[in-house]
Parts: sequence; C-alpha cells; structure tokens
Amino acid sequence: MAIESEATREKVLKAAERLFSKNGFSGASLRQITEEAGANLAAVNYHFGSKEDLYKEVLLRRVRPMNEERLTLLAQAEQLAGEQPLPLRAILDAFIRPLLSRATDRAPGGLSFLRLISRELADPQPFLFDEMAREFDPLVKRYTHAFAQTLPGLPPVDLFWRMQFTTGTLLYAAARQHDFERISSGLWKADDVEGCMRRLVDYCTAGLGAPRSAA
Amino acid sequence: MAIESEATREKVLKAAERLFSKNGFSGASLRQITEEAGANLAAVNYHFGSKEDLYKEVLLRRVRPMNEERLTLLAQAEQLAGEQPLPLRAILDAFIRPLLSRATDRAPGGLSFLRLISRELADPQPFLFDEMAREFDPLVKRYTHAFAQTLPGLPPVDLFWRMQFTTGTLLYAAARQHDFERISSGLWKADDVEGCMRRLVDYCTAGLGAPRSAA
DNA sequence: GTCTATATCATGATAGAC
DNA sequence: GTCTATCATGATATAGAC
Repeated sequence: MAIESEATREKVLKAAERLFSKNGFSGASLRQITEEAGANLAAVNYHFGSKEDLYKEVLLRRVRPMNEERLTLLAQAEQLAGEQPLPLRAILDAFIRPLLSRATDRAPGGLSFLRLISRELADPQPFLFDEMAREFDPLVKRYTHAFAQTLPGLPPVDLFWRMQFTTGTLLYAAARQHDFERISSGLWKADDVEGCMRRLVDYCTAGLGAPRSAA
Repeated sequence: MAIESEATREKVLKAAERLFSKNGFSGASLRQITEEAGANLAAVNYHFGSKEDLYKEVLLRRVRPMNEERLTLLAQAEQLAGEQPLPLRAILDAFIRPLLSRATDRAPGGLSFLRLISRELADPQPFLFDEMAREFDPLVKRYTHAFAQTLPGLPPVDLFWRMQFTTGTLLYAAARQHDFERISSGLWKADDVEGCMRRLVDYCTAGLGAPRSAA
C-alpha cells in the first residue's frame, strides 16, 4: 500500500538523518538506521536503491526548501528597498536565518540537519559533490550579485574570500549549535538562537564591509 | 631494530594522515593505510595499539608543535608591545599563521593536516574529545585573555561568540585550501596563502571589533 | 619487529518467499 | 511492500612463526 510505504520511507529518512548527523556517512550503518526506524534492513534498498541515494535524499529534501526560502527572503528584501542597494545586514539576515532558524524548529530534524549540512558543505562527499553544486549554484550567483551591488568597490577576489569566510562562520555556528551551551560554560543558553543570529550578523557585516589592508 | 621500527612507524603515520584526511576516520581502513605505507596490516596494532590510537597520534604529533608556536608568537608580540594592549591584528596573526602556513609547508602533511584538524575541531570524534580539550585548553585561555585586554568593553558572552566565529572562519579556510583554487573560478591561486591569510585577518579583525547591535 | 594466517564480526546488497 | 536468509566482502584485531 502506498500509505504504509510512505510511512516506512519516512521513518527510515528520519532515523537516517539522526544517525548520519551523529556518526557521518561511513560511520552510520544501514543496520543501525533500519533498526532505529523499526523497519527491515531491505527497506533501504527497496525505497532508495542504495546507501548513497538514501544519504542524498536525507540532505536534499531539507536543502531544497531552505534554499528556496533564502531566495524568497532576498527577493522580498530587495522589493522593500526599491531602487536602493540592500544594506549588508539585510542580505546576511536572509542568508543566515533560513539555516539557523532550524535549530529551534519543532519540525523534525532541526539540530541534526544543521550538523549534517554543515559537515557536507565543509567536507563534501565526492559522490554528492555535483548534485550539491547544482543545488547551490543559483543561490551563490544570486547572493554574489547582491553583495556586489552593496559593496561596489570590492574586487571580485576579495568578495569571493569574504563570502567564503562568511560561509565558514555560519557553518561552524550551525554545526555546533548542539554543544555550544556546554562549551560556553554557561554563558549562552541553547534556546537563544536569536542571540546567536544577531551576533553572527554583527560579525559578518563588519567582516564583509571591512577595510582592505595593503598586500 | 629501532631504526627500522621508526621507519615503519613513520610510513604508517604518513599514509594514515593522508587517508584519514581524505576519507575521515571511519572512511579510511587500516588495510588501505598499511598498503599505502608498504607495511603489514599488523604493524598498526603493534606500533599504535588500535585504529583510534593511530588517529590520535596522527593528529597530536602536529597539533602540539602548532599550538606551541601559537603561544610563542603571542608572547613575542606582547613583549614587543610592552605595556600597551596588543592590536587585534597582531593577536589574530599569531593565532592564524601557525595553522595556515602549513598549507605551503614543504614539510610533510601540510594540506592533509589542515583538512584533518579542521574536521576534527568542527566535528569532534567522541573518543578524542577530552584529549583535544586538554590540548587546546591553555591556548583558549591565553587567547581569550589577550582578546579581552584589547576589547575591554566587550561582554564575555559576546567575546565567546566572536571567538567561535573566528574559529569557524579559520577552520573553513583551512579545510578547503585544497580546493579553493578550483571553486574560485580562477580568482585565486593555491600558492597565494599569504593573500588568504591577509584577507582572513582583515575579515576577523573587523568582526571581532564590530559594534554590537541592540538585542 | 615484522610477517602470515586467521579469528571474529559487521558491512552493503540481493534473491526469493509471502 | 515487507520479510527472512544469505552472499560476498571488508573490517579490526590477534596469535604465533620467524
């Protein structure tokens, strides 16, 4: 039945998300995953074809809506600004929020997904590289253009680096949401994602707009 | 013989560094490693005891001198500055250089080590967590103090975040040195590590010293 | 110290009954 | 669609010869 099939599929995806997030692609076995899902070992191959394809689906089903959200928020901000170039803060907020907000989502997968996507982008799986590049390409192009408009004097190579630095900052913040409370020695509480986001935007706004030092 | 023993040990460490870096801890097998090293499978257990202990040694033998260098550079900069608090740039340079300079080292392991240590810090292996914490603790304390001196008005929680953001920026830059040339579409050449470092310092200096926005 | 040989177990994948 | 059973392979680790 389609209904039961969907239920099993969903349970497997959920368990896979958690275990891939915790142990990485090669560190999580299909046996662990199907056991935690309460499904049969053979279900993975039936529903997804292979472990790699399961991993791909775990990621893409969350990445796609997230990136659409990022593009939508940017478009909305631009409409609001009219002819003016967007303030840096506005671009960054549109870029960061759809990712970090998932740290508090009641929706499934929040923290797991953050850790997973951070690991994948900082340390890509070769078999997924092309598909991820295709998925992120419109986003990169679109935001590069927005940043370039707001920072007209910045040479392309510097903009490239500053966007990379911003990405690194964001990914690390996302990857470690799950243990910042512990390592901050009580300075920060895990439910204050807004506080993290505000500080992240402060930091990256300054970094992107920094003066350039002499070579 | 002690000499041959050392040679085998060294060959295994070198191969392990490359393969752990490329495929991660669980993605690299002892078979791969010993084969690439031209050593016997049993050599790993003889010399290191277990796969986990091999991994630990691969990391720590490079982390220890790197972190000593960071502490030394900071002390030297402080001596140079006398009574004055250090400029942000000087602290950052001392923090960043001993890591990123390894991207060009003729010495073995440069790029591999960068990728490996970045992955380990952004996504720690549980079995190594305590030992890494112990190894990095003096560094964190020392640099936190230096930053706090130079940024006297900054509340501790904000300093915590900004140091985390700086760490994330640095680790991502380190992790991807090996393919920035490719993904920059020709904007940047891999031999220009100085250029990367200068831009990284520009970015983080601005971020650490950024104005704080209202909550 | 280094090797061969092997023990023991986990892995991803699939064939075929239901 | 889901199950059991199994295959072929590869994993870490170790015992014991040399």
